[in-house]
Amino acid sequence: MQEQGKQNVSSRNLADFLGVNSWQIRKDFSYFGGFGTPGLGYNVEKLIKQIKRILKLDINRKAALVGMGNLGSALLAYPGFGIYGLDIVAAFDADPKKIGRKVNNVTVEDVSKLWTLKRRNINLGIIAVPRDAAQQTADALVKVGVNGILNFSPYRVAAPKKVKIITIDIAMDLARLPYYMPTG
Amino acid sequence: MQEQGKQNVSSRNLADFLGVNSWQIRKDFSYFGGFGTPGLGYNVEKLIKQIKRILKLDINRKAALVGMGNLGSALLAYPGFGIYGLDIVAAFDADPKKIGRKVNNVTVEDVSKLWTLKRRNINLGIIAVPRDAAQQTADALVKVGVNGILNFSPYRVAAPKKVKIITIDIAMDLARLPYYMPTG
DNA sequence: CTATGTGAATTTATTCACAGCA
DNA sequence: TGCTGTGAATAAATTCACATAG
Repeated sequence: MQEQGKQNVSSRNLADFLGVNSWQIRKDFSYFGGFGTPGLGYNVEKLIKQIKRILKLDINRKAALVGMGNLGSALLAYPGFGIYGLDIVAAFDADPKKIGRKVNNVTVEDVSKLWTLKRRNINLGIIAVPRDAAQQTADALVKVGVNGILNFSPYRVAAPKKVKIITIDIAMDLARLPYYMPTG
Repeated sequence: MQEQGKQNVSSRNLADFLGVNSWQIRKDFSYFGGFGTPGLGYNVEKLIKQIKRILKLDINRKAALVGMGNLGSALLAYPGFGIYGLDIVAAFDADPKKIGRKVNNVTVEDVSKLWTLKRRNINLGIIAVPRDAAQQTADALVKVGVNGILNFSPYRVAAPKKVKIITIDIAMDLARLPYYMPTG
C-alpha cells in the first residue's frame, strides 16, 4: 500500500486483504497501543514502523550464509530481505571451485574462515548445506556467537537454548497442500 | 523413531521431542480417535499411518515444478518429499539452454508444454520463477487444472478460490529470528 | 458519518486430575 | 506400575456491540 502511495488504511481494508475480520485487526493492534485515527484508519507509514518495532525488525541485522549449492545461491540472490532489515553480508562454502565467486556483492569465502564472523559482528546464520553437514555447520555457527539460525537442511539441528533455531522443511510446506485438495 | 527401530512411543516421548506437554499430545490425538495403548504408548507404525490419514498424505500426489533457476534446481534435488507422498514428476523452464537437462530422473521441458499436465494427472504446481513471471505461471497452472500451488516467488499470486495457494516467503522466515534475539 | 478502541459475552483451547486398561 | 483417554476446570482467544474521536 505504501508502494501504491496510499496514505491511510482501515482495519476493514487490511482484514479484506488478509481474509480475516476487521475487529481481529483492531483488537490485535490495540494490544500494542492504539496507533490508528478514528474516522480515518491507520497511517500506512506509521503502521509499518509500529509493526517493525513489534516484530523487532527495526534494527538492521547481518546474516551469514553457509552452503553455496543451488539453495544457497538462490537465497543469496533472493530479493526482499532488505525490507525486514536483514542483509546477507557473507557467504561460505567448502568447495574450492566456488570460493571467490561474487554474487550480489558478496564474495564466497572458505568455510574455514567462519571464525571471522565474530569480529565482523554477524549474528545470524543460514544453513544451506547438505543434510550430513548440517549439525557441524550449526556447531560452528554457535561457536562464533550467532544468536539465531535459519536451517534449510532437512535435519533437525541441535544447539544451546540461547540460540534460536528455525527450521524450514520445504517438503513439509508442500505437504500442507493435499489437505485442502479434493480426494481425486 | 521408525528409522531407529522403535516399536512404541509415549506421549511423554513425543512431548519432550517437540517441546510441549504430554497432555497436549494425548488430547490432540484423542480428537481423531484413540490410537494408543494404555501402559505401552503409541505404536510407531500405526501412528504414522494415522497422522498421514489425518493430514491427507495417505494418497500419492504428483507435482510439477515451474522455473529451473537456483531455487527450482534445489527443489528438484531436495530429498524427503517422498515421505509425504509427494513426487515432483515434471519440471519446466522458458530458457532453451535448460530444456532437456535431466535432474533426479526428471527431464526439463519447455514451459509451453505445460498444457500436458492435465492428461498426465498432475494436480500440484510449484512456482519457482522470478517475481515478474509468478502471476502468469499461476494462471497457466490453474488453466491446466491444478488444485494446489506452492508459491516460492516473493509475490502474492491470485487464483480462483477452489485452488489452494501456499506462499513461502523465505525472507519472512528469516525475519522471524530477530524477535528471539537479544537487542545487541 | 466513518472508523478506532475496548469492555463484556461468547467460543475455543489448554491444563488438570484421575478412572481404567495393559 | 505405566500410560492412555477424557470429563471438568481453567485460561485464552475471538466476536460482539457500542461509546467515543476525527
